Amino acid sequence: MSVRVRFAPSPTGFLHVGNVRTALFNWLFARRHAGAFILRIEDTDAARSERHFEEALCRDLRWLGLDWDEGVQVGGEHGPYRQTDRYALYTDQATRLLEQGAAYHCFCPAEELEQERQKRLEAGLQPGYSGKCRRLDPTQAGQRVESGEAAVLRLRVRSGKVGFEDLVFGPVEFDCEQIEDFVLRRSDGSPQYNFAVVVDDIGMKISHVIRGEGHLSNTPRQILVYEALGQPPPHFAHLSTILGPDGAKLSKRHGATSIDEFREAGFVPEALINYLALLGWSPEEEGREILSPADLCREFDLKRVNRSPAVFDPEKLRWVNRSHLRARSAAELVDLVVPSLRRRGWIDQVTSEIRDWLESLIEGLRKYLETVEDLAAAAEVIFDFRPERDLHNTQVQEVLREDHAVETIRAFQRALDEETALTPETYRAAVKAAQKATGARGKRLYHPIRVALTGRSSGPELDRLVEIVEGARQLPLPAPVPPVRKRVELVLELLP
RNA sequence: GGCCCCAUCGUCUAGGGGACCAGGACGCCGGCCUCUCACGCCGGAAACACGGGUUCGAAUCCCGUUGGGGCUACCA
Repeated sequence: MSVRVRFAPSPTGFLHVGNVRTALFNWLFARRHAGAFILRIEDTDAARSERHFEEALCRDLRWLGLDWDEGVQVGGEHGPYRQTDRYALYTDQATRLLEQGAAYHCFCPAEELEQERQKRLEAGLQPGYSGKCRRLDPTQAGQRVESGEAAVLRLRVRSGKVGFEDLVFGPVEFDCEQIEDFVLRRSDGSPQYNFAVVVDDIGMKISHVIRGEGHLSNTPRQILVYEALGQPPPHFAHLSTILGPDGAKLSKRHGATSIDEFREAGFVPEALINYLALLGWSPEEEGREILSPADLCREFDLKRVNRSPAVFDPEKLRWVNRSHLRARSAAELVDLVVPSLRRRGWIDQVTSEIRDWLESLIEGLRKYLETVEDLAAAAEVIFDFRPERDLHNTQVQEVLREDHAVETIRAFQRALDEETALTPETYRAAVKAAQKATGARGKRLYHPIRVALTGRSSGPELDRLVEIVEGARQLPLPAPVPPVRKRVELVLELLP
């Protein structure tokens, strides 16, 4: 039997970490078994569903590299793939169940049922539906519906047990006594979730339903629908919940959880995928943590999925991101960082000279970084030279208070005087001259020079820094990057 | 309330009767490297929720307790 899985989000918000993990495991399972990954939109909740969320969902999934073989935006032979476009299908099946007597009309008003529910709950009784309309004569019920009376369609739930073998949780069994005659179709004609899902999964020939653990208790209901429809249920695999640091289900109040936020914060898709895969799954080879999407597709196995809920750890995500960032070439990193640099107003047009220069800049900065945004922020040392602001920093002040610190900078400046463009050689010669003049060496030599060049007490290696700064001389940047001599001059002006 | 699920370092996890006084990773702490912050390298602290069984032997199997989560909707 061929593997067909689906990811079926509701377009009621942006794609978030929990959903992506579900999408990812479906996708990995499909890729691993050369099956099909289907994207279905569950938009039967008219009040909360919005089309722009659907588009954002698709965009984010694509950005992550989770491509789908059938579904919204790509089509396929088992469509339509949006539930609101499938109402005729639900009606057909509902009619069938009604005719077979597997389902019946219920005329009880929602408010009345709700009151009843509350009363039972307060009395410590089971809150289910009483089954009041269950014994109504079908012909009479039909006439009432015919005459325009509002009615929902309920499934006539059988007695006995419903069991299934969950691919993650193992054997699970429910007693039908616990399941009321639930609604299949609302009085406005729209399908209820448990019904629509089953009709769709049958229609789309889904072989494995892989979804959040929250649906574990819905599964027996759905199996009952399969039975009523005379279809064999698919395999089920439920995935544990992702929690926030406080142990509650991960949500917005825990900070960034939506994919677009992570993208903007400078995370790369392969890192997000990698980290999320490790949340609840582990590769067979112990200790391997950095895995490419291709590795994951090759190795993913539902048997190795953990049952217990996992806490989302942004710190570890950052570490994973750094590892993947390192694997990207400088040229790729340029593409990633350019938007951030633009946003900061540091660059504008990217000519081929600027590209080359950015590559060298990134080489100098890359090992500091966990995210693309960090990379952009680190470039501040180059683009945003403001000694009048930075010299007040305590650590910088400490450097300047050292004996001969200012003298060293002066000597360094004098050694630069006659030069036009600084090369690595002339730079080193200037450093040497400063050393000779004041006798400072090591820390006491390089720290003041660093301050003179950046206004700061920390940053990239000085050799590289000089090369980057001097390399910017002729570039058409929105604001000029002051060359070494200019920097030293400005710093000295501010010193006593 | 009823039903279902879960429980190994702070966090993600390995483990599924003897290989475990529990291994790896993130984070944390210390050291080395070094002009600085990082990176890198080396080292360290840190866990089987609790109580009963079963067994020669339990992190591992069973029962209970506690704690967390889910379902019990004309939400998905």
